[in-house]
This record gives sequence, C-alpha cells and structure tokens, in this order.
Amino acid sequence: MSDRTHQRNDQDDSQGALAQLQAFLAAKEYPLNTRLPPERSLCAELGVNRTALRKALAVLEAEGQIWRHVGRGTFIGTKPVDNINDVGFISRRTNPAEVMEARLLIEPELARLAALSATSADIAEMQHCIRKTKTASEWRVYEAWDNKLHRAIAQATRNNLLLALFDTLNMVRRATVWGRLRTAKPTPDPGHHSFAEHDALVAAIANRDMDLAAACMRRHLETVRRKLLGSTENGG
Amino acid sequence: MSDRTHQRNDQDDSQGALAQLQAFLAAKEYPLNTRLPPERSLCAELGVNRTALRKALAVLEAEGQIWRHVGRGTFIGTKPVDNINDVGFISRRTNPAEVMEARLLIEPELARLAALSATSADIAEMQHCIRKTKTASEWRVYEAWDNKLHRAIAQATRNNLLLALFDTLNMVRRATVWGRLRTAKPTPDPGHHSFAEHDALVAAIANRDMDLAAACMRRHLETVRRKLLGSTENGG
DNA sequence: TTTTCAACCAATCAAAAAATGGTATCAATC
DNA sequence: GATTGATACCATTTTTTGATTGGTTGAAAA
Repeated sequence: MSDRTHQRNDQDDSQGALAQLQAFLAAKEYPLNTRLPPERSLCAELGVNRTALRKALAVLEAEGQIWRHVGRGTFIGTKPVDNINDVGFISRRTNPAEVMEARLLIEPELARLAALSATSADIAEMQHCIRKTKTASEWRVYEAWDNKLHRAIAQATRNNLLLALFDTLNMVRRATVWGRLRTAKPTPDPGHHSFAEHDALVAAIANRDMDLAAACMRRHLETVRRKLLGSTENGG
Repeated sequence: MSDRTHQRNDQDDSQGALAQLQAFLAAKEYPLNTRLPPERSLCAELGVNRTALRKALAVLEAEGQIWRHVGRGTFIGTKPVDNINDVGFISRRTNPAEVMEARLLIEPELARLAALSATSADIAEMQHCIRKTKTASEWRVYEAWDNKLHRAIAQATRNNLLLALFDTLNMVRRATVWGRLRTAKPTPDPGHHSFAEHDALVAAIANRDMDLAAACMRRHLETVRRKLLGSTENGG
C-alpha cells in the first residue's frame, strides 16, 4: 500500500467519524444546551475509536456547534458566559479600602434620592433605627440597628434595583475580613460621632433637602472611614 | 405545692436557662457570624434540657442577637438578606424607569472616580471603544462597543467591588424587557447624539476633571433616558 | 396540666464515589 | 520509523450517601 493510499485512508477514517457524528446529531435533533452522551458511550454507539471521535468533536467545537468542559460533558450550542455575581467571589477580590470607597460613592447618592422619594413611614423607620442605636449597650446591637438604618435609606429610594445593589454591597461588606480595623471601645459611647451625624442625615431627608442629605451621608461615611482606615488618602 | 409556688419555679427555670445561656455567650465572646454549638451540645454543656434551651434561644432570636436555620445551625448576629444576587430575580422585580434611575445615580459617580484613577491604558481603551461605535453600521455592533465603553469607565475606577456592582447593574439592564422603547432607526446615524457626548465624557476623564466627567455622564444618560422614556418626570 | 425526654422530620452540609473531558503511555500496524 | 488505537491515568465536576441541625410531635413523667 503506497503512502498516498495510506494518507487517503486516514482522511477517510477521520472524515468518516465526523460524518457519522454529524449524522448522529442530525438524527437525534437535540435541543439547545442538551448534554450529549459521554465520549466513551459515543465511541461504542458510533463504532469509532475515541481518538477519532475526539477529533470530530474538536471540529464541531471549533465551529461553535458544541462546547465541552471537563467533568461536565459536551453540550449543544455555545458556552454560556460566567455569571460571577456571587458575593463570595466578589469579597475574595476586594478589600476594606475598596468597600469604603464604594460606600462613599453610592450611599450619598442613595440618600439624595431618598430625600426625594421617602414616604413618611420610611422616615419613621429611620428614626426608629436611630433611637435603637442610642439605647444599644453593646456594639453588636448598635451595628445591627446602624445596618438597618442604612438599609432603610436605600429602601426609601423606592427603587428595587438600587435596593438590590445596596444589599449586594452590604453583603460584600459583611463578608469582608476587617481584622483589627474594627477593634473599638467595649461599649458604644453616648457621645459617639455617629449619633449626631445620623440625626443630621435623617433630618435632611425629612426636610427633603437632597443636597444636604447627600452631604450628611458623605460626611458620616468619611468619619467612619477615618476611624477605620486612618486619614483619607488625598486629605480632602 | 401551691399554684403560685409552682409558677415561680417555672419562671425561675426558664429564666435560669436564659441567664445561663447569656453568661455562656458573654464568656465565649463569639465574633459576629460565628456558628455556636448545636442545641444538643449546648444542652449538655449548660446542663439544661433542650426545651428550656430552645425557649432561651427564641428570646435571643427575637431580640435580634442570634438567628437560626434548619440544617445550618445558630449564628451570632442578624440573619443576612436572602440571595437577591440573582440577575433573573432582580430583573423580574424592576422596570426600565428604575434601571435608568439607577444608571443615572451610579454611573456619573463612576465617571468622577474614573477621572481620578484611570490609567492611560484605560483611557486608550475608552477612545478605542468610541472609534468603534463611530464606524459601526449596525445597532448591534454599536451597542456592543457602547457597552464596552461604559464598562471601561467602571473598570477605570480600579475598584473591583464597584466593577462587580456595575456588571450586576449591566446584566439586569440587558435582562430587562424594554419592549417598544428601544425601537430606533435601522442604522446608527453619523450625527447620533451619543458621539459628541461620549467624546466630551472621555475628554473630561483624560483631563482628570472629576466634576466635568460626572456632569458629562449625567448629561449623556439623561439624553438616553429622554430618548427611551420620553421627557423626565420632573422636567428638570 | 405542665414539663421532660426521646424519636422523628425536612433542610443542609460534608465527604466519598462516580462520571467526564483531557492527556500520556505503549504496543500494534503499516 | 511514524502513525494509530487502546488503555490507564489526571483534574475537574457532578451525583450520591451519610451525618448534622433546627423544628415538631407525642408519650412518659412529675
């Protein structure tokens, strides 16, 4: 058998596997995103050795007709894009400085919109949270109500999407490792800076003063950042 | 044994369990989000029967100091908000008006920070996207590069958390049903309003003019909103 | 009647087992 | 010798299985 014949036989074999695979897929009419049988099963079913089958599969993958993934299988269609909105995924790629920067960027604007959109029930809820922070005798309790206050402001925007984004930010914040940054006095101080800042913030929202509400929130968060991370980088 | 005595003993018992549990927690000083031992172990450790322990735990849960979940355990702090990170979940609860409002609230601030933090490579990427939008002959291509431009600005903040939040917002926007709102001319117009607005925006970022960058982004998005939803509600 | 205890239930988690696409190895074949 | 084909092995993922945990029920005990 000559070299030429040899080569033609090889081509025939691989092309045969590809043709057989295509015929198989055409006959089955798999819907999109269907997982087709594992390679080892397809080998037996099509009567082709695995190497030839994988070459045929590689052709179809290059054409974008299928996509494969180790451990999962081979699927009809194109590979879906990764949805990496997972809180754990994000929090593993951020740090306290970024979290504070994000809060400083978003929450003042939430307060501004809340001043426009808050209902009186929203404002009552904020004032309730403030009262609770003032009577808290433990930091754990204080922080719980401080959390609720900030969420109440996000909710007062009356925008479900903004509220969802705030919740995501909040979950990342709570999942972030703050280490020694959060060490503080054993019990909340009656003269704690946040009390006056919270009062001014909610008062601005109640007065529908959008600019002042944003400014109060920014001032409050900058105080928090200064306490946590030290003085700001640009010194304002 | 009189009824009165009997009742006092009951109170003593349950209050005793609660007091013992509180003492236990105070002694351990568990950090936030710590899982404390399962009820069956706590029973043995505190020498209290499970019913009394569960009553005490219920009190602490009502106070917001702990939260419990079947199969998981009991945790210090308040129950975290449910998984509202799912894009499908959010987009089912929002609408085009909310999406535009959220973009108008967040993206100008992203542009402001980008003006401060962008590298020259970031700015080159933005200019590249702008060039591509101008040569696009189909809306699909135009929108792809417009998308990349806005994402490049978010990336230029050099803040992974903000970028993740922007991506979430973006995915919700793309998953939102816009219906007839998006109907437009068949092909991009050379005099399309976005071209000049994009140019001014990226120029402001390149000049490190934070206020101007934010203003340009706001003006651009307000134009988009006007085109999509008609005139703004408050008439500005 | 009330309290206590054990058993059970549904949800959850964690570790083991199986499955799957990718790769190396080596004999078989031309 | 070079190529092919079968086998075994690898890394990743899915499925399965058993244990764990908060919640509930019902009978026994006080």
